[in-house]
Amino acid sequence: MNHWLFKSEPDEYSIDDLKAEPRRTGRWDGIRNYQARNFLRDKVAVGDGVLFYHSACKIPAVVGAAKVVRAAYPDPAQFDPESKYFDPKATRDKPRWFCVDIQWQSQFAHPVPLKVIKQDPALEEMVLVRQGRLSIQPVTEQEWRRIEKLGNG
DNA sequence: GCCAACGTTGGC
DNA sequence: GCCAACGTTGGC
Repeated sequence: MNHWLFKSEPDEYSIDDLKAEPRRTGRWDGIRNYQARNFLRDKVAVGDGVLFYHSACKIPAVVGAAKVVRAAYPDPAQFDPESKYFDPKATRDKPRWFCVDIQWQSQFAHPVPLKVIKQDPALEEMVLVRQGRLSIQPVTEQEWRRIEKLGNG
């Protein structure tokens, strides 16, 4: 089982929105960045753990955990001319963008702010710290455990 | 809202 | 096939 960190702008889709979905399960769509797409399409698997991160907000932070319940399938929004995620170059035969389904697992007692993560020597190798702008990224098991400890400790 | 990092696109 | 322009992301 692998571990991941997924970023979302809480104004767009927060962890509370995920929790409010039927069966607490939502589609992780709208990814339009190739590095993120490749992780999503090629590596993210059912059962993998997901750290839910709130970005582009007042206090960017890891706020809880989810798990992958459906592996990659073509993001329907790319075919929808009405959608802001519409991509005229994507076809049903050759979809360009993918999505997965994730299920809410837990909310941290204390969100773990980016600021705290950046100051933690145990987390200095995190992709979140090393490469800022990537909305789907791998997390090591050690990093996962450390974040959970900070969030629930 | 600025702008830096990164990847893709497309003119030549 | 080089590389400048462009799009996306996201902290500040």
